[in-house]
Formats: sequence, structure tokens, C-alpha cells
Amino acid sequence: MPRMEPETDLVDRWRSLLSCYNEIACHLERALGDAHDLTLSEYESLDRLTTQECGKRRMQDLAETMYLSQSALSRTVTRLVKSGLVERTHCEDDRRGVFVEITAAGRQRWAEARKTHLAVLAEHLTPAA
Amino acid sequence: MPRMEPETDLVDRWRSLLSCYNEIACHLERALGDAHDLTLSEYESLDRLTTQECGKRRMQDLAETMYLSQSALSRTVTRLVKSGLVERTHCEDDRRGVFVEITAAGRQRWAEARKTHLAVLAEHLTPAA
DNA sequence: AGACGTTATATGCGCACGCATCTAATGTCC
DNA sequence: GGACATTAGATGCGTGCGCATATAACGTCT
Repeated sequence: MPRMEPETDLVDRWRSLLSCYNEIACHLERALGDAHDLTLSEYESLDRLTTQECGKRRMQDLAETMYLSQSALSRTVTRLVKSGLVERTHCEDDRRGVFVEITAAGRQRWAEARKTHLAVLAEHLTPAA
Repeated sequence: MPRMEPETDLVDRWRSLLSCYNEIACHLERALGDAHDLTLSEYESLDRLTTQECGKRRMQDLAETMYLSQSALSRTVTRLVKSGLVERTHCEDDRRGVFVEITAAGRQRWAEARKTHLAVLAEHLTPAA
């Protein structure tokens, strides 16, 4: 019979995850918003786009590496487009598809925000947690 | 000079925390909602109230052990009151204060939901994460 | 080609959240 | 006791989210 983890351990680990996540997410959200006018989701989206060589991905691919629902991602991209940080371009092979491409302004905004992002993580993401 | 954690490690750990949290929270939210008509925050609130002997706490004390903002907690309690799972009673010593007390129905609902909660954790909160 | 299922993305809707502010009760200092 | 700061909690407001559904472009089968 497999070794079952005691229930309390499970719950304790969950609680720790819960509070740890919320504390950091909350700080990130505020810091990114105040200093760079970016949502956490927006920052994370930009981040995904910069780590690609081409800086261009289909919504679908983007969604796979993200934690957001499909609809939330779609709206996040819409916001980024409105801010001029990203562009939507149609996919020629499959005209249902949409490419998302980061703009020069997007790269710049991301580069600035990255500092804030790292600073918050360094302060609140303790090695122990 | 103190050993600095490389930036990429920090970010990697954050990403892992982010996706891990979101996956579990999402499943919990759905499972608790579908099976017991409870929000994750509502469940967590009930949970805090049952672990107390008296099952009765001031909003303030409750807030300290939770990840929610003060306003979100206030509204969560309002919802729980509407569902009859909790009661608000005035504090006599300090009439600004409010006690929150779990009802019998609240204890029962929590007991049922706890099974779902544990099941989801057992399935998605891997020991490794 | 036409009908029908499927896939990629967008959108309507309701909801929980955080921030700022309001209200009411306390405390403090004179 | 009266003026003023402080504290506990509730509420107005705007926002991002997930779910369900709509839309449009595929693919397939005949």
C-alpha cells in the first residue's frame, strides 16, 4: 500500500502556497501597476513574448505557457494592443489563427518593468518558501 | 558579500509558484463551487472558523490569518451570512467590532466541502511542487 | 460542392477582488 | 466635556477573471 501523505501536511502545504502566492502576487500587481501601468498578466504575457526569438506567437501557443483562461488571455492581449505594446497579425496559413507580436515599445516597457519585477521577487520570494 | 541568488532562479521559482497555484486554485474553485456552492474564499473562511474552539472570531482576527483584503473579507462574510453559514454579532466591549460565528449549517457545509477540498489537493498538489 | 463537426479566437455576462472612501465608535489631550 | 486623530468595518467604484456562447475558418465525408 502506497505511503499516503497525512491530510494535515497536504493542507498545510496548500495554505503556505496560498499565502505565499497571494502576498507576492499582490505586491507585484501593485508595483507593476504603479510604476509601469502593467497588470501582472500583462507583464507575464510580454515576458513570454520576449523569451521567444521571433517575439511572435500564436495565441494558442501563448496560452499553453500561461495560467490564464483563453478568454482572459484574449482580453489581456486586447489591452496590450490598446497600449501599443503588442500587435495582432493574422496568420496566413490558418486564418482563424492570430499572431501576437511584441512591439519596440513593448520591449522597452518590459525591460523597465523587469527591474521592478525582480526587485519584488528578491524582497518577497524567500528561498525558504 | 552575501551570496546572491541568480535572477533566473528567482524567476523560475516564481513561475513555478504561479502556475502551481493557479492550477490548484482553479480546480478548487470549480470543485467547491459545483459540489457545495462555495467560493474558495468562503471555504477558507469557514475553515478558519472551525479550527477555533469557540467558532467565533472578530473580523480583524480572521483577516490576519487570511490572504484577503479587508473589504473582500467583509463581503465574503456577507455572502456567508446570506447563505446562513455564519452569523455576525456585535462585540460588546468595542461596539465598532464584529464577531463572526459559524452556524450549525456552516459546520455541516464545511465538513462536506472538506472532503472535496482534500481530494483536489491530493490530486493536484504534488509532493514535488 | 454542400452539410456537418471541429478548432481558434472574441464577446456577453455575472462575480470576486482591491482601492479609496464613508460611517460610527474609541481614545487622547486640553 | 469638546475637538481631533485613530480604528473597525461597510460600501461605491472600476477592473480582471472564468464560463458559456457566438463567430468565423477549417476539415471531412459523401
